[in-house]
Amino acid sequence: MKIDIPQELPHRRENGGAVPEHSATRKLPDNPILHRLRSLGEPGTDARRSPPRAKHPHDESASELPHDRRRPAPSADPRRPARTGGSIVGLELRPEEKQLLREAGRFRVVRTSDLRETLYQGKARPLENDLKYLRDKGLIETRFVNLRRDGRRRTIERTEVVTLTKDGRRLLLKQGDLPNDQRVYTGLVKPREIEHDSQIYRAYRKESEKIEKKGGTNLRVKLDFEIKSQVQKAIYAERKADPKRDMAEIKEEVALRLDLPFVDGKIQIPDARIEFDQPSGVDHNLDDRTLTGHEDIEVLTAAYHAGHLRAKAQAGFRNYASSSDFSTISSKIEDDHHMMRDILEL
DNA sequence: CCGCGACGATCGACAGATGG
DNA sequence: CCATCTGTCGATCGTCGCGG
Repeated sequence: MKIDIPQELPHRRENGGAVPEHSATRKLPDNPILHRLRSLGEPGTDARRSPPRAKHPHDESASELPHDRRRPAPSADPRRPARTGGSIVGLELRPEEKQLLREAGRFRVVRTSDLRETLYQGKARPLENDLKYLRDKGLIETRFVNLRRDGRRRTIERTEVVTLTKDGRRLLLKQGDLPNDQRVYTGLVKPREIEHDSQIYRAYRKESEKIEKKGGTNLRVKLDFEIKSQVQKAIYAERKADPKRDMAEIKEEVALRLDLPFVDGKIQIPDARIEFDQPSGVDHNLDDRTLTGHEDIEVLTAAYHAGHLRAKAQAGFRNYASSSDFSTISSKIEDDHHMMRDILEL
């Protein structure tokens, strides 16, 4: 088994740098409500409908800010975005507000309490003001979710999370300040995993700090959604090219190509991958072709099985766990603590 | 052109089995 | 007897092709 890097596969360009086909995507499961309705058995509502105009994000960015800097009047119903066909481009946002949109879009779901610490120096009032403003403009949605009671019976805690709306994504793409290969997500998906997903942002903050300390710049983040997408696409392409080829072999090669761990016959997909530019001469997971490095992060929860944990450990991810799950996880791997000596606390 | 279904893959939840 | 581990199932994500 060896591993020579498969020579130039056409795809390598995609992850190398250029933008994946649709940087901002055409298929976001947009509306969580529709999603919910569908799972309730409502026929005819398809959560995967794609916004027709999202195909060429840069076309839209061509439109400059109108001279009219007046903010559009709020819609009558605050919960309903002012769908005044593009008037949103006229909105002028303060740096903090833009940053807030960026974080929500990049991570799909972020806890407002985390934003308060990372963007607002712990001050609740300014954050509340901005949230209200953005919500009134139909750019974001906030909602309270119940946290899974980890251990046994514990009081049920609720936390507020924020997500982007489709209008919010459009504005974000336009007023950019985002790397063009940075995907932006809208709406809440996988309600059961909100707690887990919202922790990814925390892990990212911790890890990005370390990366920047080592000189990494221009950090980008890829969520598991995007990585999974790349994997599926690559596998599909390989199968199509050679239908009789062994699946295991294909998977292994795809894993190698995307630089993802292959453990127990499975491609390990991290919760998120941080990509960054790097000064030459640093060790790290340096990509041979470009001066781009990446670090994969994983958020462990108490629900993980031992075998699962083992796979994650062998994968070489940067593993994080919340303090509440920390003890549970530690006990699970107590026997072979050699396998994961570094779980970082969230 | 758009929506639906086929397929593959992963993860969480649940239940039965196992060990101290 | 209780706590933990393992196996299976369902839900959800993603891809693509087909048909109205």
